[in-house]
Amino acid sequence: VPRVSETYRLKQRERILTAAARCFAARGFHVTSMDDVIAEAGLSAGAVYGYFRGKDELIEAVAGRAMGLVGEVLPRVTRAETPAAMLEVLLSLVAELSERLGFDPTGVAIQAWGEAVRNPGVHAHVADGYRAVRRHIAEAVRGWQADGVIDADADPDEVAKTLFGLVPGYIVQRQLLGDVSPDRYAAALDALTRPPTRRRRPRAPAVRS
Amino acid sequence: VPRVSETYRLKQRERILTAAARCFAARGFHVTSMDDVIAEAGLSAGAVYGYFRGKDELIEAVAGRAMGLVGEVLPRVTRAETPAAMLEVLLSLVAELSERLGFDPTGVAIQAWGEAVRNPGVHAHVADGYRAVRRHIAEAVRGWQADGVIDADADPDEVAKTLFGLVPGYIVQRQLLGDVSPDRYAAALDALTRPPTRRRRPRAPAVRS
Amino acid sequence: VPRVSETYRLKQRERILTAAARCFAARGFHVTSMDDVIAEAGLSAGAVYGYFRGKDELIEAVAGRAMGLVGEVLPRVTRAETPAAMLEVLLSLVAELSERLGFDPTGVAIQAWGEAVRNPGVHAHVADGYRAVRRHIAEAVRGWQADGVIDADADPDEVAKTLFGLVPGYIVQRQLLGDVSPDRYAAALDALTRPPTRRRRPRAPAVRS
Amino acid sequence: VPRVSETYRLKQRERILTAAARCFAARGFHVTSMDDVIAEAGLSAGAVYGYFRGKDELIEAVAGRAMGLVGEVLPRVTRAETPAAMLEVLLSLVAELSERLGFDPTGVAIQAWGEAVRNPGVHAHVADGYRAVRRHIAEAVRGWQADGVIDADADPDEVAKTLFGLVPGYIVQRQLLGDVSPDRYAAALDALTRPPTRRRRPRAPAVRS
DNA sequence: GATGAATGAGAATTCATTCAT
DNA sequence: TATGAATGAATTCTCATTCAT
Repeated sequence: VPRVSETYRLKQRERILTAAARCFAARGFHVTSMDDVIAEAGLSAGAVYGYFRGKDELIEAVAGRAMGLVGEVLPRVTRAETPAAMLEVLLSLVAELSERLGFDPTGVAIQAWGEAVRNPGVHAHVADGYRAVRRHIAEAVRGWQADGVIDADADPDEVAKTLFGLVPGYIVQRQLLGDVSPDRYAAALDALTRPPTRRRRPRAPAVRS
Repeated sequence: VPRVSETYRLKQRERILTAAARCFAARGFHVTSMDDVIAEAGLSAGAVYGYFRGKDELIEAVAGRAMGLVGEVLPRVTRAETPAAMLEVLLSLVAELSERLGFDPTGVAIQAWGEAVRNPGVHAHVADGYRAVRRHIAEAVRGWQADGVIDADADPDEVAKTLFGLVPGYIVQRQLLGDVSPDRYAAALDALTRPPTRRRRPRAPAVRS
Repeated sequence: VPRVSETYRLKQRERILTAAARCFAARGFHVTSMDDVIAEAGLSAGAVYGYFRGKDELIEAVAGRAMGLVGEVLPRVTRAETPAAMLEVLLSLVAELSERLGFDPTGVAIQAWGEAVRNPGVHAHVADGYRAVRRHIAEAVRGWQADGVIDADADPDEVAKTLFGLVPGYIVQRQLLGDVSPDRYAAALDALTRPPTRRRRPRAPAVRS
Repeated sequence: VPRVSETYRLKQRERILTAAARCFAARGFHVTSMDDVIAEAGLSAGAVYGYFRGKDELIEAVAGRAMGLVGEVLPRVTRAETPAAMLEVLLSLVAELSERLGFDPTGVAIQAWGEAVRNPGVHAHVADGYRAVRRHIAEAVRGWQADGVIDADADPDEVAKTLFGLVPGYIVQRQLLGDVSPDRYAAALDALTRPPTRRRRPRAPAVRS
């Protein structure tokens, strides 16, 4: 007969997960000590171990949580007119998530990539999540091909890989260089995919000068 | 008075660096123990500490080495006709490096991203290296704008960020999903940037204009 | 003002004690956790602590219980014709107890010996219990000396120590080798104490005299 | 190329083993902390772990060492005229060992019995050791049967079990009651096995009174 | 009385680093 | 220079015990 409601346990679990995610995003999985997580969660060691078997389980849960968000967000990313528009929606949603969650999922993601190389549990979460996103993008690509926006001869799966590839690139630049924004990043993709407007004046020194 | 030749010291240093890079790429900086590196190098603890002050210095040196390679390779990446061609050259050169070095620099890179978040030394290496690449790409973008291949109104630095962003995306997919290749990845970019051919419903070339 | 009957409390206490004894016999006092006992008793932590101050008290109570049984059994061990007969009765009664109790008192005893070395409470239970048994045996020895079954010159207390010493030896062999039985063990003592029959070379009855 | 001689490593190992045995005999395997052993050995944690994988390995090694001594001592226990003489030699040799070793093997033994119940490694050491001793005693029993000292109809293996059983009984009484000595314990066995001398005066009230 | 989540001190173990040889 | 035994601080995890419900 549980004296504490199931929702209470879930809230506590969430509290620990969020605390861990914040620590992991800031310092990485292995530099973060359990004491760091425990302090961030404002609990005792024993309490944390009452919800997670150990650090490994916590790492996997945090990675799974960050990846699981992709699945939540994905349905809202459909029906964009162009690849650039879709990219902007995707990147904006991630930024929006960050506030709702209390931690930066891109900070977790960048750590999870390194961890996935050697941790099968984390690898599964990341690989499954990213494959789902790529499938979703491939579907959109097929739509664009039908619309004549993209060359119908191209392999939609390969195009999806390349388009998807822009996302980790955005995350890396955001985390390490800090000089990217969803709209400018997407606008540049738009510029790349759009045929140039002023074809007559070749070698014009650019707009600014 | 050095007892052994300077070239011997350099060779030993290189040996340790390569051993460390292999370990770091396989298991990450913090899961790899100094004993792992020592065993991989086939030396003793004392010997390794005769060449590097400690693990931190080793991490920074390995990150610096992996990033320094970018600088070596960059001069050979100019003069490409299209963004897609440049991308393929860039990705192929990285693959080529791997064999020459004895370790996979993309494996080091994916770990370095996570480490750069909290390690200023590693951050400096990565940030400097990537800024250099982006500058290089921006230069090419300006060339393509002058050639009329890319819209002259676009900000070349932003376009460079987006183009560069494809590289981490390639690395992530290569390391975690293993289903990408430089030529197909570049071909997909080509398909995206090229105006669609032979389609019945040839739609307006783009949304704007 | 007790809310529940005293008999209920005693029954609960017994339940916990038996659960603890089972755990202690199987895993030892210190490898057994309170959670093990709690689970075996089918109660909650708080409930167990409502009956015992803590683990130490539980250990002492279990040791005391196992030793107290000796006292219960002892009166039934008198009046045997020979040492061997008495030994068989003693060992058989212990085996009988096991079923009545729900746990193996010899399993507890073997753990209690090790614990008694450093735990004064347990030491007192074991020492008192064993001294009582030895006194009882010494009494029987005096009877056998009076009957002429045992040399009257022997110190009955010393003979009692040696006879009693067979009991731990039986327990050790039963627990660790499993190839002893009360009747065969006692029969062998009988063979040792009985003068050899029908042998051609009947040798002097003993070295001395 | 080991810089330290193999004998040095063996001496260090012995040092740790003896320190551990002393701690284990005094407090038991599980109440003794690794810090206790480390302090007793006068080394650092890391040093101890350089010789033993962990506490379990140390426990097993100590148990194995204490049991292995039996094998060393056994050859010197043969050729006794009577069971009592053999018992005295056996118990005296154990006492002698204690000084040579720097720890009390009976103190380790009493702990090992409890541990053997749940630790297969320890169980193997104890079971093998004790079976060897019993085989040795059984051999002597066969000799005594041939000499006509013991009834030839008795099963020598069973007699060996009973005779061997006196040893744990001696250890328990020595450790917990402290009022036994090898010669008196053996003399009492002699009194039991010897036919009483003064048969004429049955029911004499005993020697003292 | 009963429950079980929370506490936190303590235990085992690891690992970067040093230093005598 | 090279070796590898030793160091000891830091880390992960457990578990006896408490207490609000």
